[in-house]
Amino acid sequence: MPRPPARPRLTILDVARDAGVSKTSVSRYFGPERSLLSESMRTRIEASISRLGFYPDRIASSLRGRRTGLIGMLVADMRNPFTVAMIHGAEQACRARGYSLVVCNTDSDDLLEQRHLDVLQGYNVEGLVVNTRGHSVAPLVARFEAGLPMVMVDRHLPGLACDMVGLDNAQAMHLAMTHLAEQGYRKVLMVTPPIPGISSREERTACFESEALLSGLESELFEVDLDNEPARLGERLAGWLDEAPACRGAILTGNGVVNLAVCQALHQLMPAPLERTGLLGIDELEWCALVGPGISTVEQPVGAMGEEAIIRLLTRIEGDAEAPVHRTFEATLNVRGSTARVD
Amino acid sequence: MPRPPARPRLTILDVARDAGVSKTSVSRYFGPERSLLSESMRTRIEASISRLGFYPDRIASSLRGRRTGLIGMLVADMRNPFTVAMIHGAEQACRARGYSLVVCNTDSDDLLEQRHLDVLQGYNVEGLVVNTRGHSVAPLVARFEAGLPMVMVDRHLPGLACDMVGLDNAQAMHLAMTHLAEQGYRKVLMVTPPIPGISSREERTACFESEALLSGLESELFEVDLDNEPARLGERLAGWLDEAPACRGAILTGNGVVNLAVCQALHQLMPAPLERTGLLGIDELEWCALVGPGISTVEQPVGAMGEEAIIRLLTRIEGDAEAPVHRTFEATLNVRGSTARVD
DNA sequence: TCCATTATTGGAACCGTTCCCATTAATTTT
DNA sequence: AAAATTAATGGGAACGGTTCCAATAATGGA
Repeated sequence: MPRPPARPRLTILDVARDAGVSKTSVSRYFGPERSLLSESMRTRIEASISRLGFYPDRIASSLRGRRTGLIGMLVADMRNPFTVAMIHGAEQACRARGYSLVVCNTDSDDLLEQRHLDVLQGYNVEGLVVNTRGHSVAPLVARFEAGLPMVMVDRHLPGLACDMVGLDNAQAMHLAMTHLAEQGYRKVLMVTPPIPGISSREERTACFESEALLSGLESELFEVDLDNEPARLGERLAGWLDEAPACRGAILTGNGVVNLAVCQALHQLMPAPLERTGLLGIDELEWCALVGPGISTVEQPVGAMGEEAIIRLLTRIEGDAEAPVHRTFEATLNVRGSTARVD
Repeated sequence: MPRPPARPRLTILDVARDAGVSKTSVSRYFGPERSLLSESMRTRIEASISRLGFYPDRIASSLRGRRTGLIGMLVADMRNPFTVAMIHGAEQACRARGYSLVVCNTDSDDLLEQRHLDVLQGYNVEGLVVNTRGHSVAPLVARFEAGLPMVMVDRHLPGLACDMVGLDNAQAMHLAMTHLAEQGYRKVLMVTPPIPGISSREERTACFESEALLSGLESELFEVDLDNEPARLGERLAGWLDEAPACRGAILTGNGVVNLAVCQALHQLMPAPLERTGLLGIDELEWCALVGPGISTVEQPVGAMGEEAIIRLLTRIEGDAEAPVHRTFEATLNVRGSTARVD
């Protein structure tokens, strides 16, 4: 970053001079000590401020004042609609409370995550919302233990003993599997992104197995890394389309991204794949109702989760030092044609 | 924002003492004067930094140093996939050049836009990417004329004489309309979000009319405000589904958001609406291939546009004072079943 | 009327860095 | 060998605010 722009800045001192008061008084005009100012002083300062068009420099004020009003958010994949909705909820919650949200997208890259973390630290964020791969937790843990308040969303990272906001995965999977059983399906193929290290996926797949047992469903787990071996999904699904009708099979997708990938792969294999297999997606996406007979989904209250993450975080920032809280939200079911009754 | 957290910060002075050098030298260790340091000094400082776990305070450094490394982005609707892709492109471009992007979502609210603008100013962003409704341009113009570099994306705002990055709307509409004509359609209904004040929509609708004339297509424009009168769309489309087959009609949607709304409305009206009307959407969305026979789209190179916006902006920040540049990108056509040949 | 409070106001140090300038050591030039 | 550069380094002001504390004015009680 080369050459500086050299734009002269209007300072609190300019306002003070213009209003004929001390800079302390102008400082008080903003900030919590405002009530100390007399009526006349307040109007004088007010007038100068609007005449000059002054606005305070939050960066300078945070130096001595210690508060930046900045919340950092580290997300693994900004193009995931789930993440976007989460960001949106978090941003609204921040704004309503006078904070600003700085979002950093790691694109699931550990090195990038580290760099972003440094950047956010450098800007003295007051807290951090974390939603990453958790491949390299050590730097996060270090920051957390050094006193930086954090909240994890969707998943918790091993060794990071902070608050967490996520889905009640057991309830969600129960909802999904009982629905499939009720509709007459006999076998379920769960397609999930790579599981290791991501707690929400671990929980979902674990519950998948146990719920299958409870509901008397045959189960099969298919873990696929869409980034590195995109072809495998199509291959597996080609086989599945053959076996599914015979065994009354349904596919359960582990999140919105896989759900899309599965839809695309199925679509590529044959014209109307959902006549041969059931499909139930985790995460509600705006287009799910439009595809084929409509895709049934298990929906997370994402916006509310983003907001709750911020609420938790701000509570910590204000100094609450209770034991870490894990707050889960309930999923709801959207029944559509892709899980029509079979027999 | 109440009580401060009172976490003691490690400063450049601590490092200096630990390494037995002056704080100036430590300061030089980061920053452009690094080459002045001798080899031995560099290693000594390096050692202290990693021993103490020090990282510099960018906020403090921006105070005297004038550079925050922050770029602000003001967007109207963060949940619009077009916007998300744009943000993603911009963020990557920023990161690659050592800047950080702070995104503010206005939810198309003028008051909120004003507040966000104040916030961004307060953080001393070095430049601003603007993609808003343009309902209240005055504050933006004021900031721009006060010397804050800006770049508009997708649309240009009246009175704001800054760079602009957007789609070549004439080319895009030409592509769309000639395709529809070639496929045998006779009448096109263009559905667009509210036009006034948004240049890209004005251009698209104007070109729509002129291209219709050129291609010998009958044209009709339908402007709908989805937020405030969501029912009107369904009503109009119900009528359209009746007339379309007779007049070989196709719908052209003005952007991705309307495209979704149109799909939803059509879907609600009858099982296979795309057998009765053609449909061509502006903006490529990941699900377009999956709905019905596949929805044809006119695609914008969104990521590239976001990146270009940042490149333009940084050029201005470095001091380039040329006349404002308008840079447009070419659209491409994705042909799918929704614009199959009719006769 | 005098002293103790209370309500306002201002002065100056401080926050963590950068940057200007002075200083010292090393190297060249004459 | 003395003078002039050049290369490294450090000291302290400055950046634009906040905050502690002292100072002054106004109020109230005895």
